[in-house]
Amino acid sequence: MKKTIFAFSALIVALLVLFQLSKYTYVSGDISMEVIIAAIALVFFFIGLYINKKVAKKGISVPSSVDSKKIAALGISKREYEVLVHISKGMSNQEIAETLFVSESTVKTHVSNLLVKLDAKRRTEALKKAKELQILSN
Amino acid sequence: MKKTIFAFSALIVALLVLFQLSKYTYVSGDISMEVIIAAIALVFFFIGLYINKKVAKKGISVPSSVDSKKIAALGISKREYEVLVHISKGMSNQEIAETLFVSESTVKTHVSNLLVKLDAKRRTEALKKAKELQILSN
DNA sequence: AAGGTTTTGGTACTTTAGTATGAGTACCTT
DNA sequence: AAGGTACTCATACTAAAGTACCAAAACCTT
Repeated sequence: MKKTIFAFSALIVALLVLFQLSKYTYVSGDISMEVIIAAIALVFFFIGLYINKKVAKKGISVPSSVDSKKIAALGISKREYEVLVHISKGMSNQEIAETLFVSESTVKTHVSNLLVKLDAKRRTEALKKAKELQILSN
Repeated sequence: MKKTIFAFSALIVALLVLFQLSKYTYVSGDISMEVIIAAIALVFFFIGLYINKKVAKKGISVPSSVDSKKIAALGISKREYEVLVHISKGMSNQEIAETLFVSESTVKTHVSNLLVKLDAKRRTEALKKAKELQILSN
């Protein structure tokens, strides 16, 4: 929850600054009202983006052809599924780590969990099983 | 060609033995003619099997959905393709070696050649590329 | 029979993958 | 606020995978 608090605090501060700025502008008549409105619009735009991101984060985004219920049934998390998708693209743990902006250790942990959940001994076997379960599009 | 020569030699010997046996039977009247005929039929049946196997061996047996011309175009040999198919089943080199009755070294050699021919760094990448090239079904 | 390709396999390494364990932070639910 | 889950990351291994090079036998074609 810390991040959320910080983000909203920052936004509120930004808004206050903008309102103060707006007040000052009214006095000096230096900055046009349109700029203020545009700035406020921008802030709210980013608030919208942020909220949207928060909400979108809850679900696992998967192609329509795959069965997202099965993913949940297997206890595969959103991040683990992402790793699985990248494995199916033929990427190494190191490459996956770079594209997901995490360490290779983290990827290895996800892979290890995936292997258990898919009852596989190797990533290639995990791919085969995932496709059989229609968790990955062919 | 050695194997072929040995196999045919063995078959000819078997035939000669059968004919001799047939001669003996005629004298003794011990074994019925039907048995002789059945035996000869059996021998020719196996000759047929052998020839068929030889002929079938020439081509690469692949599912109808895959493009066998592309396999040839990539210079992938019959044995290499077999290994590729087993990789797509999620098998390890050791497991592939056991099912193909060869050593793990041999499998590694085939895999290494496959990676070069498919321009891949890993077996998972080889799978992805093979599917893109419609060399593997899915 | 000669020559090219395929298949086989070994040795000796280097590089990835995967396991086991522990642990801190973030997030969500109750 | 507490508890559970997800995500992150590290260390220290063990186990596969993959590379490089070489070499012999088998096979096919000419």
